[in-house]
Amino acid sequence: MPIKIASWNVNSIKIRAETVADWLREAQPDVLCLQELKCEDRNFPQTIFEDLGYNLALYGQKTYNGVAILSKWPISDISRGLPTFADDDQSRYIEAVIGLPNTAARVASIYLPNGNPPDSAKFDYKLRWISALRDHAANLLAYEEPLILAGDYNVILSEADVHDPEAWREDALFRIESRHGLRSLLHLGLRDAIRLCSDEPGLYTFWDYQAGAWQKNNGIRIDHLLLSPEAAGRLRRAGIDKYVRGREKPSDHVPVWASLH
DNA sequence: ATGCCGGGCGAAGCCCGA
Repeated sequence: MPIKIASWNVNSIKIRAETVADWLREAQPDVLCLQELKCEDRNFPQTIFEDLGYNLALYGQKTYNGVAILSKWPISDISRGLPTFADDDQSRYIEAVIGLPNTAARVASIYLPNGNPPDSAKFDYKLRWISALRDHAANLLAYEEPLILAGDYNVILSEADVHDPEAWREDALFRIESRHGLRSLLHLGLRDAIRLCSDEPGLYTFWDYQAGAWQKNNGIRIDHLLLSPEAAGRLRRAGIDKYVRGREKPSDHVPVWASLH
């Protein structure tokens, strides 16, 4: 059963609802993980997505953060927040089981903290959050089932994933502590879907609104789909829908997707 | 070049993102 799953930081779902709906009609993913809703659940523009045939699992928040899972297949076992991070007051993690015709896949939508500046409590929060995510991922991997951890990780894994590495060297997204944190998830056995399909440099998912970053292709790759071995074994293709960044009123991130059979 | 854009909140200007 082929399934296409995508992740997209939309930078406000209320502003971006029509943009997201347009892309859903074009790309036809079975599952879309959203981040940075900046919206409480009761204000989520749900009918526009329900009309396109999607079920919704929401974990919103006013002004900041907020994550969701949209699925054409039934959604069950929804859980909100990382169970390994007690008292997190930010909506950054939602997980659910997607019921496919002959199997099921566990999916999470993740909005990992930015962490800048790196000498602040925000960076400490980022590192603690990654550590909690790793602990939870280790627990989920014990189920030995198709698992997709999708989201905005706010971590650049390697120099191939950033246009100007020196400019980002001391940024919280590229600091070695952040990279080690995300690598620790890979060391559990999770695989980066894009890197299973391509080793070419310059594959980016984010371009800053400022300083002509898009026009100069001054981008970074920080949105990732991490797959359990059971999901990675079914991977057929993965890609980044870069063209979306060139449209009117774009998010600064673009969708990243993978198709599994 | 760490606020150049863009969004939220709320009704001007500040907070935040990456």
